[in-house]
Amino acid sequence: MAALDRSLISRLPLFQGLTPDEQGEILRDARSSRYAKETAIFAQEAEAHSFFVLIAGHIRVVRTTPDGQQVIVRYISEGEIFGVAAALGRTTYPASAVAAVDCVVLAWPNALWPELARRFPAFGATTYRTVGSRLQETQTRVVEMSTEQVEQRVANALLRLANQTGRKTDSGIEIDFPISRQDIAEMTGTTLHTVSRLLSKWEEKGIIVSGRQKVTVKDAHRLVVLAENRDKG
Amino acid sequence: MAALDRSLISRLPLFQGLTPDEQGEILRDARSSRYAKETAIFAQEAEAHSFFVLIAGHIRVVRTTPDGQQVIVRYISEGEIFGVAAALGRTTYPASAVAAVDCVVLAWPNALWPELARRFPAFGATTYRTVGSRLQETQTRVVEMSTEQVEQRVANALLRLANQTGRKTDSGIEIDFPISRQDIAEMTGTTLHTVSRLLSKWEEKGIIVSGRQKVTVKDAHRLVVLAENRDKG
DNA sequence: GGGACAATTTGCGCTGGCGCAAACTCAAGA
DNA sequence: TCTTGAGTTTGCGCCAGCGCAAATTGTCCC
Repeated sequence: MAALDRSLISRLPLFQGLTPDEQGEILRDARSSRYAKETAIFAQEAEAHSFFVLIAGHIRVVRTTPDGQQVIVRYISEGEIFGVAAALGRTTYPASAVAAVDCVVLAWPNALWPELARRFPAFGATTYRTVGSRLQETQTRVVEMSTEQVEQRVANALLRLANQTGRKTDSGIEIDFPISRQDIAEMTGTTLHTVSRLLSKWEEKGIIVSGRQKVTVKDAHRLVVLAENRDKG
Repeated sequence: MAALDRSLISRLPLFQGLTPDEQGEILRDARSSRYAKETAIFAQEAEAHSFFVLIAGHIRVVRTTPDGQQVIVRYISEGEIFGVAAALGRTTYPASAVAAVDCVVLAWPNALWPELARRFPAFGATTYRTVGSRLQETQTRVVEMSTEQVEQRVANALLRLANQTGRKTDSGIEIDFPISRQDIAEMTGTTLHTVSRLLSKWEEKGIIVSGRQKVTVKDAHRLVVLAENRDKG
């Protein structure tokens, strides 16, 4: 822990409402680790032993179907808590977590959750607030999958990525971790071919620029229009 | 409260791990009400004032899109807690709840949540366990929407309904509340026409029997096969 | 008992997007 | 510099499932 930047950590939303002393007490029980790009933090169906906070990097949460198809449930950004099976009374992880880039992660043993939640209600409340918004987001995604066309869903996905993990550059908002056409397809329930065709079309129109595992949104406004289009684009 | 059957209520999973005294204390703050078929318990986007337990009946949780399309998020069965916005730090309900049949419901003011959760940890834990399985279910639904064909999704939906709210009759497992083709379509992201065609086909094959707002599963096993079919049925 | 409406069924034509396949293009390592 | 392989692009054909429309059936209410 000593090696990590305490001031950075104490600024995380997760620790808001806690005194520096309390923060220290919570952090004392954490173990920090590094995960190289494309390695797993935990695997779907595995016995849940810990919960985590992402200190640096980006994490992909993935569900794999019995026949091997993958669906990206969400991306985790810096500062977010994840793998909170314990807080929700689960004994296994419902999905896998994979480092999208090299990552630094704090981990607490699940056994500590009840005590931490009891002694630091603000800590528990923040976690449950996060869970609440994830439940809502996931429901929104079901609604999108049910009612929107592929083009709208891909536009929405890019907008979300740009908002959550976008980095402003002089040519637009760049998604600041490597993301392939295949990844975008797995987020939106389509195929890499269809994503590729859409991105090509949008690039022609000047709405985005994209390269290998890279997308930059140049004209978010027109992307919003595409995402909202009731029927034909 | 006096009018309600206490022994029935104390058998609910939600109250497990609590002494009769504690149960009484929690119930003292509840208000019970009836909702006629097709009336709303709460509306999407409305200020969240209470959380609820369904004592009798069946409730449909629905999200409506800006352009008026509806998606059924889930059905609530007897004994389940719902509308728990408070426990998740939300101030509005993310969806509407509508009585699918005449219902009896207990309601607690949201303001009581923090105290109840603090004084009766088992109560809070059970609630969060429920939230956890709902998050997982919802994710499963995203995966299904992303990877399965309509036929498999409808088969899965019927199986789930049969398991959760099925009533055994001599002709099979009957879903014990009125459910239309349109409802099934809104649960599976398709149209009532397609649902109707599928049900007709399955009825011909003797897998189900169905009528107006009524479905009875006769051969769950063959339905499972349909639900699992990797590609063509 | 009969009218009126809501739910369901079914036919038909169309198309969004998938599956397959092949070509192309970077980026990194040898 | 050259090789290699992963990521991407693009053409082509097809079909699951939607949209529209019309007929039919069951239910509730008067």
